[in-house]
Amino acid sequence: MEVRTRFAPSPTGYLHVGGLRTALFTYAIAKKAGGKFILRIEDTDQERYVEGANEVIYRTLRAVGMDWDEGPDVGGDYGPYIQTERREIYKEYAKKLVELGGAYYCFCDKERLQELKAVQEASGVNPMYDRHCRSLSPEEVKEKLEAGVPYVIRQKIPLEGTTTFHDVLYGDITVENSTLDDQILLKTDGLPTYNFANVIDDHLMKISHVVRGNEYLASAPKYTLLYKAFGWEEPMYIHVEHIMRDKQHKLSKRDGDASYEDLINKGYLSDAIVNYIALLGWSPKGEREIFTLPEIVEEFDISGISKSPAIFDPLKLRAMNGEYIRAMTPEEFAKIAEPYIRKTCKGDFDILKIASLLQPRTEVLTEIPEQVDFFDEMPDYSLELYSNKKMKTSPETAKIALERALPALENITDWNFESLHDALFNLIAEMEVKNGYILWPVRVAISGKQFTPGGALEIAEIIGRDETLKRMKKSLDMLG
RNA sequence: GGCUCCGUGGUCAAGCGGUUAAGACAUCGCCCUUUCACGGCGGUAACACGGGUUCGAUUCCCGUCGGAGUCACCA
Repeated sequence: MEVRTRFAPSPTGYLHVGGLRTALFTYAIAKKAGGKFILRIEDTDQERYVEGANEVIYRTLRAVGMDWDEGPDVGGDYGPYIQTERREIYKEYAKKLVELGGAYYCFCDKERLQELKAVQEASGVNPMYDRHCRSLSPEEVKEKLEAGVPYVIRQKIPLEGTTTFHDVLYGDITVENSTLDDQILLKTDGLPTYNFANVIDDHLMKISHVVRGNEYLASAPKYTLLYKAFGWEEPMYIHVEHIMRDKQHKLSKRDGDASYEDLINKGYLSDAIVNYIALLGWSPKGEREIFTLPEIVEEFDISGISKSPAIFDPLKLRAMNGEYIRAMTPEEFAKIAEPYIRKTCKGDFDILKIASLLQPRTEVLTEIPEQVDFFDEMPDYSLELYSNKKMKTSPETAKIALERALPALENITDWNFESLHDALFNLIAEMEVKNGYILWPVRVAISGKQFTPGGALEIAEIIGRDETLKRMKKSLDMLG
């Protein structure tokens, strides 16, 4: 049988990393087996409709490279792939289910339901529908229907016995039918609830593996009952645990790094994000942990999916992002770094050179602007920067060093790294001092910063002869 | 609270009855070094607890504790 999996997000306006990870596992399972990956939009909740939300989903999935074989915008043999466009299908199957004895019409209004719930909660019972309409005679139903009384269709759960379903990760899970609610399948507005739509769609779309969040584990038995009532074969279930912010809280929108786009805005690379979340709740066979999407697919195995929640660790993502950055060619990196460099560095500098200094020191792109903010103009700085215990330098020794370094640099005619290196290292040899004795003060004198990407030579090369000498003189003035 | 699930270092995690209990991030130390990084080497650090089963439990079973999910005309 062909493997067909589906990612079925509801359009909320952004794609949560948990959802993205579910999509990733779903995609990997299909592609590993040479099957089809289907995108379906679950928009049956009209109140939550968000303008442009579908596009966010398309955009994100395409950005990470998870192309779908069937879906709203690409079509397919089992469409439509947007649930609100399938309303007639659900209605038809809901009626069929009533005929099959697996569901019934319910005319209870929301007021009655609310009261019922209040009473049940007050008496400490689990709130459940009291099956008020379950025993309505066909005549009564017909009468109300003809009178135009609003209705819903509810699932008729067996009163006794147990229901067992199988999850690839969790094995068999059995529950007492008495704990299951006669849930609503078709709402008053004629649209199905998720609980109904997912079953109908997964069956009609011939989905072989259902991958979804753990929040559906508790209602899975009810879906099993639905499949049974229709006489349909169930798909394989794979329920995946949540991604957490900490031990007790799910990663939520509030955290500011819960969605793919948040992460991109924070300076993370798409590939690194995908790689990282793949490893959150899934582990490959070997010890490698850097994988491109196709490599994840190749390595993917359902047995590697974890059954317990995973805490999202921004630090680990950072580290992995840094690894991706370092793995890029200098040209690639310069290209993505340039916009960030340009935020604080407008001058006419060799961007490729600056980028090459940045590349081994950058973990997230957003930390670039702060690193290069001294190229255009030297910041004010404290003379204390000249004091360095390890270098054995102080403002006093810096003055001596700079007084000697200045003429050495002034003598350079062809200003480049080599000539700079020769000039300063000859001086060091001549003075019989440690490298840092000269190099540290020079770096401070021309950068005004405690930490810089690159040392004295690299910076001097980039800012050029005039600017270097100008800054040296200014710093010498400061040192009195 | 009922039901269901989960429980290996700070974090992600390997492990599927016998291991010196991997690896990565973080952390600490050393080396490299003109700062910071990068890179290299090394250290600290874990089987929640209590009963079984077994010659032997991190691994299997039960209980306790801890955590999560769910109990909507949301998905």
